Amino acid sequence: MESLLKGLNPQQKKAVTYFDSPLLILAGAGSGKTRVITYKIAYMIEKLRYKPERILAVTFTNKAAKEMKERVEKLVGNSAPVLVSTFHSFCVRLLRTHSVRVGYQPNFLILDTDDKKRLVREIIRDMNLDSELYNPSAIASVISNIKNGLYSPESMTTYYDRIKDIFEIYNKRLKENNAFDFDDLLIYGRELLKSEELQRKYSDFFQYVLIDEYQDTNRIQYEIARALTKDKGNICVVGDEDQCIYTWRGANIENILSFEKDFQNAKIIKLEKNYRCTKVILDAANAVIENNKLRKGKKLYTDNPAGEPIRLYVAESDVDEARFVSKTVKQFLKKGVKPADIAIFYRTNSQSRVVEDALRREGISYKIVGGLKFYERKEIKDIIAYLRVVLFEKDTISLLRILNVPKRGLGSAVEKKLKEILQQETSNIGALKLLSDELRMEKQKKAIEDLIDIVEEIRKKLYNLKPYDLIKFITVSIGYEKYLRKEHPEDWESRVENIKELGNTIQEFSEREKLQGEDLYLEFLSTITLSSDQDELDEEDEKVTLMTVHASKGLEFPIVFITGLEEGLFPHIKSLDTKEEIEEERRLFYVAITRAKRLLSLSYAKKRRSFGSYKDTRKSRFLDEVPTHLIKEVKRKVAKKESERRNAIDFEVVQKKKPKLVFHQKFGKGVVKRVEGVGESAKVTAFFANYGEKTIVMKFLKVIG
DNA sequence: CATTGTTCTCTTTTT
DNA sequence: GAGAACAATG
Repeated sequence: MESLLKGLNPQQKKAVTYFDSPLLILAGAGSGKTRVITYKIAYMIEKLRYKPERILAVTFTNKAAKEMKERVEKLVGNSAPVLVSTFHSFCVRLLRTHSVRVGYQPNFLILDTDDKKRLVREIIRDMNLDSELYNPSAIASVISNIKNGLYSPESMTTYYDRIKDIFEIYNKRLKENNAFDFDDLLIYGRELLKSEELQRKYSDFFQYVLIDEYQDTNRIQYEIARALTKDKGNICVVGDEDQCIYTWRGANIENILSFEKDFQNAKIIKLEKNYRCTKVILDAANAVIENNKLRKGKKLYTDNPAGEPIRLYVAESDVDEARFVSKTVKQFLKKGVKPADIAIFYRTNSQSRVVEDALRREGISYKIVGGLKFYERKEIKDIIAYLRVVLFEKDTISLLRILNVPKRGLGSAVEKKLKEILQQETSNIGALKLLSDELRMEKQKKAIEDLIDIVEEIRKKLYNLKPYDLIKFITVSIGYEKYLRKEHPEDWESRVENIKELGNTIQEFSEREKLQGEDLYLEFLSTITLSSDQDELDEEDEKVTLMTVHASKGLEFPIVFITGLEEGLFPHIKSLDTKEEIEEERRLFYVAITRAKRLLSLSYAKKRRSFGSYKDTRKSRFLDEVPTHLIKEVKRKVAKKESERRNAIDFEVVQKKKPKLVFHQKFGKGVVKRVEGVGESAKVTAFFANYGEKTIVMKFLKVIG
């Protein structure tokens, strides 16, 4: 342990070994935060002899949780079953044991975004509301915001006069389905901890609580953390207000700004030394974030070398931009860079498509983090809906989903009838039976009876078929492949593959967790609705990574491309209204920049396809915030021969953007003659009107032209 | 009454 | 360029 501490700087060491009072670690980007957290856990186990299972570490994503767990295990050996989880999965655990206290059966169901939207759409339709105004996605997010305490239903009635009714019906429907949505997990989790008995039980149990990405916790999460450590001060939170990018989800920057007030005798330790980025990259990041007003204000520094200048490419179109990225990636790969060392970022998921096409054309293999998640694909959700109908007697959302999928001649009329029945009869199978009694057309009656048979067959086979075979059985018995061939002639094969993959995944999960039958599927379903990354299982590292900027938080890559730096895209059009929103976009850009260790490439396209048509764009205001002397512009090589033009589009660094005018405290305005090196330590020779030619380090100059 | 074909809208970020 | 609402067909 002592030797471990040797590798840390004084602040880091202090952060690891401090246990006297609640601790806030303000950890700048790349300041060795993860290292500090893992060492701190190791320190507790080895030095303070805390029981690993009584240490709770909360992270933001399941992926981060998994990584942290692995890193801790690497330090102290496999014998460290530290409880690492997200707030959401922690609450699921709590609720599995105590849900009855808040009026839910323990085998509850968790709705994902898609289920939620379907349910909302249904309610809006049932209420005969104007679907133009009452758009399900918008309403779904309003519901979320209300639940997170961002505002009350009443305050929304100016826009949506029926929102309160929708909200109430929605909650009622969840309850009837014995289901929680994501927000409910936290709300009811906190509710449980309000009971003094449980609060005491859990706060006694946990010897220490660690919370990562504290800047992105919301009020409810804060209250949960507080309940778990009440009066004991055994808490450490780690965050960086400059990286708060989830306020739209209720993340409350206040949590971090007022930590000292909330926790008595709180200690604050700042980590401001960056070990990740080159000077050039860090200079750019600092310059960008300085434009934000709402911050505590800290400035990162680094001992790393200046490194290469930031590259900028101005593309003719989104396709051209993607081609630039893929060609440049290919050049790097040729030079021996590992694919896993390269990442491509974008603001919105929809941007991935063009990039993917370009990468495929170059034969570069890639993986996408996030995006259309595996478990959100239609074919997967269809098959899972059958499983859910079997497992959750009251899951009417899934029941309605499978009613006519695949098509079995049961349309909207039957659906309506079924909904009526469901008002009385809460069990899925019961409702189906009543429905078949009511129907008069033989064909439909038969269809319902077949469906009932299938569901019951699946139930019987839950235990005696292996998971893979059960999925296969579902697929075959409902004739799903035939349905896919017909509905998706283009890509039915890959969809079939996905279903097989699902079978394999459950199979593996079953073997790993040593579960089977109902327990297995219950556990599996709640795990996948909470897991964001589909590639948890395939650890193929020989791939370039594509992801949104949001998904990149907490990660680092030697080479990073940030694409689509255009007004209305990054910053996003929906975040231009208020100063706060723009600052959040800027933090997002800051996060993106600071992921890069060695080389950063920025780009934007002069026109971009957004629906079917091209739209002209303007470059992002954020680009102007990156000091020009840190940037080198890349242009397309003009091919001389016709054959070259057709096949080999190449890109080269042609023009170096030099500062032309600088300002110095004492000398005033100066005209630049020469620049040597890059970044803060670059030497600039300039001519000053009253002082003549001087050579000055960039650090003391301000670029003004 | 269900299915098929057609027009129209919509896209931020995620547990 | 997808998915849902709407209209025409079987």
